[in-house]
Amino acid sequence: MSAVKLEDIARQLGVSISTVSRALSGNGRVGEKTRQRVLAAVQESKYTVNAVARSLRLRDARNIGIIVPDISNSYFAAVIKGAQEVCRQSGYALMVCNSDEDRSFEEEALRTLLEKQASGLILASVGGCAELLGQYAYHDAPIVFIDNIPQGVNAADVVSIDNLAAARELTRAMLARGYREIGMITGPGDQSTGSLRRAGFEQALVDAGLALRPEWVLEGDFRMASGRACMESILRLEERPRAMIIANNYMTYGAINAIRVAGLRIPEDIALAAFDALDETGLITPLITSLNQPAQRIGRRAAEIILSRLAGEERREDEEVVLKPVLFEGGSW
Amino acid sequence: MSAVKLEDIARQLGVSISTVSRALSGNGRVGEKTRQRVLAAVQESKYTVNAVARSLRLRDARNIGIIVPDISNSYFAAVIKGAQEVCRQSGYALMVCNSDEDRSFEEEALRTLLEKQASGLILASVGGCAELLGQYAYHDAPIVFIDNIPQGVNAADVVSIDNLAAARELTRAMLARGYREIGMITGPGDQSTGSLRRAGFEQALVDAGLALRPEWVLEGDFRMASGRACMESILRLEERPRAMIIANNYMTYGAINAIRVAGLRIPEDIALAAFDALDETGLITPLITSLNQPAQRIGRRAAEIILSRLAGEERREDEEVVLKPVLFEGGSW
DNA sequence: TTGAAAGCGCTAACAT
DNA sequence: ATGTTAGCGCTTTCAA
Repeated sequence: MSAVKLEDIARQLGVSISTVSRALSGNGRVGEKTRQRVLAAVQESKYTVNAVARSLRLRDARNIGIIVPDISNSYFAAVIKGAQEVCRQSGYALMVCNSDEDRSFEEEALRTLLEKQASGLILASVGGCAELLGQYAYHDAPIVFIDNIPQGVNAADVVSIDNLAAARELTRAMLARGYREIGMITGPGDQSTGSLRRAGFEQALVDAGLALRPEWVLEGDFRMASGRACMESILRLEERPRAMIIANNYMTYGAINAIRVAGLRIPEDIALAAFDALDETGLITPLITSLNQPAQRIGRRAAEIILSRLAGEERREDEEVVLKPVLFEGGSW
Repeated sequence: MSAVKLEDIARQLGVSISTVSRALSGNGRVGEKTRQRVLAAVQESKYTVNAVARSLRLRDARNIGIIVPDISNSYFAAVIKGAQEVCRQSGYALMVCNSDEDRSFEEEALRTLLEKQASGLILASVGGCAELLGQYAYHDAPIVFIDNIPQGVNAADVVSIDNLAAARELTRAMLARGYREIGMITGPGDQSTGSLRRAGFEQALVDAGLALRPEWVLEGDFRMASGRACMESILRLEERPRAMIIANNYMTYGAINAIRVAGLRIPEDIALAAFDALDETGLITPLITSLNQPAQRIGRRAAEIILSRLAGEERREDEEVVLKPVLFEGGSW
C-alpha cells in the first residue's frame, strides 16, 4: 500500500492538492495547461484514486449490496447479472453475498454490508432478520426485496412476480390439461415464495371444486435433496397424484431423479410443472414445463429502484413492481 | 447516513472517543466498569462501526476481490463459495466481480478493486490485463491466478490443475477405451486452459503414434453457442471422428445439443469426454464423462494463499499449488 | 486507566 | 485559476 496519492502528484507538479483533485474530478475551474499537466502526471505515475478515502469524505460508498441464498443457483446468478449491469453503467460497485440459505449467514452478510456503508441493498432473504433490518433502518439506505418478502417488513420496495396468482394460473393450466389429482412440493412455509405458491395452488383446486389432499402437499427447503425426498414420499403413497407442481428448480431436479429411480415415466406416469426450472443446457428430457421469473430483469429493476431512491425519488406507498413470469411449456406435462 | 458514531457514544457516557474505541476493539487497557458501560451503550444505540473510516485509518480494507468470467457457470460459482468460506472465517469480505468473458469488463473490475483498496485478488482472467496487473503491481496486494494463467505474468501465485497432463490423461483414457479417431473442441488459444488442454490432447495422440487431424480440432470460446457450432462443423465433415474431447462444460452442452439435433446417439455414434461438465442435476443422459477440477477447493486454497501472503509469508519461487482433477465416468464414452 | 491530538487520503467551502 | 483549510469517523501514539 505504498500507492501514489494526490499529494505526490501535487508536489511533483508544484501545485496544490486541491488543484489536482479538481483537475481529475472536473468540478471547479482549472486552467487548461494545468489540467493537461496533471492528467499527464497521473497517467505516468499510475495514480489510482483511493475510493476508501473518497467514500469517507463524501459519506457515500457508492456501492450496492446484494444477498442471495445460493449463488450457484442459475436463477440467482441471473439476478446478480442484471443488477450488475445497472451498477456498472452508473458507476456503482455491486457487493455480492451468499447466505447459503442460512439465516445467521444472512445476518452476518447484512452486518458486513452495513459496516461497509452500502448505499443500498437488494435482498433475497431467507427470513428472520426483520429486527436487524427494522432497527437499523439500514442507515437510511434503500432496501429492495426480491423473491422472499419477509413478514413484518412493510413499507419497503419489492420487485417480484405475483406468486399467488402465478401458482394459481400454473395449477389452472395443469387442470386445463385434464389432470385432476395434483400434488405439490412447496418451499418453506415461512417464506413468501413458499407459502404464496402453496396458497395459489390450493386456491386453484378449490376454485375447481376439488378436494384438497393434504398428503399430496409436501414442504421442502428449496434444495435438491428435499425435492428428492418429498417425491419419494409421494411415490410411496397408496394413492398417488397424477401430477405435481414444484416450487423451484433444484427441488424439481431432485424430484425427477426420484421418479427416474422408481422407473416411472414423465408425464405418462406422473406429470410435472415447476417454478424457475429453466434448463439452460436444454438437455434435460423431457423439457420441464416451467413458469419462469424474469431473473435478469428482476435484478435490473431492483438496482434501478435503489438508484432512483438514492437520487431522491420517494417511494409510492401503494406501488410495487410486479413482473410477469413466463411460461415455458415442455413435455413434462 | 445519520448513523451513530463513536463520538455520540462518548458524549452520552461522558468519556472520550478513544476510550470507547478501545473498549470495543479490546486493544489498550480499559477499566472494567467503563467497558461494561460502553458495551451497553453500544448495544442500545445500535452503533455500527464505519468500516470505511476504519479501513482508511488502518490502511487496510480487509477485503479480497475475485473476478470470474461467468458467475452463472456452476464451476465458478463453486470457486466463489470456497473462497467465501475462508474469507468469512477470517473476517475478510469477498468482493465478487463478473467479467462476462470480456477483457474490458475484466479490466474495469480490476480497476474498481484497485480503487477500493482490495487487500488481495483472486483472478480467473480472460487475459490481456498483464500491463495493468504488472504496472500497478497491484498495490503490493497479493494476486492468485486460477483457471487461466495469462502469459507475461510470472512470479505470481497460481492454484490450478496441471491442464496439460490432465488433457493428456483424459485423451489416453479415451484411447484405452479403443477410440482412435478423436477430435477436440478447445478453448481460446490465448488462454492457458485452452492451449494447454489442446497441447495435452495432441501429445497423447502423438505418443500413441496417431496422426493429428487438424480438421477435427476446433477452437471455441467456452460458451454454449460455440460448442454447438463447432460440433455442427464436425458433424458436417465427410470423415468425422468417433469421439470428442471438449474443454469445458458449456461447450459440451452445446455440442450435445448439436448431436441430438443431428439424430445421433452418444456414445454409439460419437463418444464424449469433457472438462468440468459436472452435471449437478444428474439428469443429463447419458451422464457425461468428465474430468472435474475441484472448484471449491481451488477457491479455498486461493483465499488461503492470499491470507498467508498478507500475514507476511513469502512466496516460494519454485512452488505452485497444483490440485488433482477428479474423473467422473459416465456413459458418454 | 483515560484524554488529547494527529492523521489516514480525499473533497469542497472559502479565501486569494 | 489556484491555494488554504477543515473535516469525513476511526485508531493509536503520547501525555497526564
